[in-house]
Amino acid sequence: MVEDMVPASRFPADLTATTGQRTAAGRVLSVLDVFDEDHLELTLSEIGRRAGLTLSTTHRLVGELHGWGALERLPDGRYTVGLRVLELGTLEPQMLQLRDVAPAYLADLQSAVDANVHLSVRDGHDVVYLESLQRRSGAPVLSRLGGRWPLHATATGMVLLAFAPPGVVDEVLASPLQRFTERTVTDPLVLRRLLAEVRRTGMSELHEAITLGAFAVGVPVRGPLDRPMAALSLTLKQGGPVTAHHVLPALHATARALSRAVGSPSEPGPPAASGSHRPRLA
Amino acid sequence: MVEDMVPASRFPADLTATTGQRTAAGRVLSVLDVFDEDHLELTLSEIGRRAGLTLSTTHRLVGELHGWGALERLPDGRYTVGLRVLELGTLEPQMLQLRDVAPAYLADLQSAVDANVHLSVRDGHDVVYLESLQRRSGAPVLSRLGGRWPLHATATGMVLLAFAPPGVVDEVLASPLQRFTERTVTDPLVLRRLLAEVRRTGMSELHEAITLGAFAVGVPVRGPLDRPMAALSLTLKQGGPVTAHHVLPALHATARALSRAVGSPSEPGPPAASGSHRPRLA
DNA sequence: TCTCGGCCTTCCATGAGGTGGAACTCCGCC
DNA sequence: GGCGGAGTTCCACCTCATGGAAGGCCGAGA
Repeated sequence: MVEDMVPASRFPADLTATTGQRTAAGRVLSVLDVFDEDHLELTLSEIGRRAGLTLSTTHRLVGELHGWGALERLPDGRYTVGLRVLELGTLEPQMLQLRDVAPAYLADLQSAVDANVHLSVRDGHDVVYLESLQRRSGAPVLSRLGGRWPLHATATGMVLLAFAPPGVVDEVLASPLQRFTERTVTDPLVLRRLLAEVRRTGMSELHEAITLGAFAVGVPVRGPLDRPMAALSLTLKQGGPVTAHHVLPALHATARALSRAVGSPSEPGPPAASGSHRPRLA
Repeated sequence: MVEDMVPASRFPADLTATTGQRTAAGRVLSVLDVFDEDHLELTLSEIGRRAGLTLSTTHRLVGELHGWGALERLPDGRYTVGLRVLELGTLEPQMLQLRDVAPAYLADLQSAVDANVHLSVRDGHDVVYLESLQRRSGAPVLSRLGGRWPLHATATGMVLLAFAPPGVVDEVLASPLQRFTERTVTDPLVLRRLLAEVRRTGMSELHEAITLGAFAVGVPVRGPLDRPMAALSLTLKQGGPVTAHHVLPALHATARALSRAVGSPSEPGPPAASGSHRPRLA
């Protein structure tokens, strides 16, 4: 299916050398780079080919990565990403701050409005899902925890872009903007207008930008500095009985609850102990 | 607080050289190793000191890792783990298979019995949480997504150990077994008896093994080969009105539902399309 | 204002150690 | 039995990672 939608590299193409080839560290990273959604399990030779390394080098690097726990070895000898990477990834600070408090709120939201729920942050020119809840009934939406999507094509992305530093907006709008459906907005001028609209209304609304038959509504989640640090969105069936107006109150309420839990000053009174940002112990 | 409970290295101490020192790849990994729950944000110099590298080497390696996205740079110049690592970690196959289907079931379970819910898999001699839901009211329990704990001290760990290859059991019982409370069982002979009990009854029950005032009940989640691939547990207040007997039916039901969703043969009829193991698109 | 210390960055000569070709084994398949 | 592909080990060459040194920056303290 859609192959190239996940950007291969988050940096200008000609800088690929930075990570790809020359250096030893680059070679290590290129081994890790080899794994993606469509290549979850690879043989040693496949890793070597995809990473552009000789077999003996691959053998040694993969051995070290396996020893460390970055790669797992399956019974059939193939390699996959190891749990050690997942473990390390959960140390990502935004993850830590939101992940412990978010699930309960998101579950509430989902049970209130039967829709897909996404919690995302911005990473460079992409949006990354911290949490995504699929609705149990009805049509699922294309997404995945940790999944990476262009900012301009997602409701959360547009919210995060609207409140991002101006430099980021310029960079994103100057770069080639991927089109997913005929309704994906890729015109920089139109996007600028939409972003201003998002800033004015405090919400974003995208129709069939990635998936035909679905539309999404997004709102910001504000952090301790009152700056939008994440975004929350609902994805609903296009043309169905439920419109943005129906879900906006619940969406806003959940976003505010999350903001409060994370310690946003504009949402009065953090609920629990304020010192540590992760709940501990009994 | 408890510092050394997360094992520094998952491999014999004298093999630290494998990852720690000599090789270039080892140096890269040692930089990543520097981050843990108590060291989420570090300066370049701190990274260098903790990794045992000179500043110039650290500078170059951190620069490459940052360029790749493995490390993030905060406004104040310090470094943290980057979202790219989280993204990569979610490719871990067990993660992928369970994470998309699990949340809904776990949320149901949690709303049925107001307790902490954990979904874990075994990684070497440890248990790693794939998913953990904190109960909203009442005493939380010490845990974290991606958190790593000894097998013998957790309910899910005991289930996973009980159904692990005999070699693993021998290794674990031969290694030093960490004690968290006076009720943590660390006697290999007693543990062997308990493991047999777990195999016989299909459930584990641990009382105050890590946290005083809490007990946990665990059951296996079976995968496509009908082999336990994960474990599900509930953590409850010790001495409270709710005992293991009260929650076992719900716990078993959820575990079976998960097994079915993942395609266990003993649970009839997978619910959806069986080909791909991750739900896609609308 | 000047000094000191800590942190970050850049540069470069040296030699440690990463690299990749070759040789070998172990499959499964024709 | 022969063949092709995958994985593993070994080793001589020479790349390229290393770490010392030097310089810039900032904040604290005198």
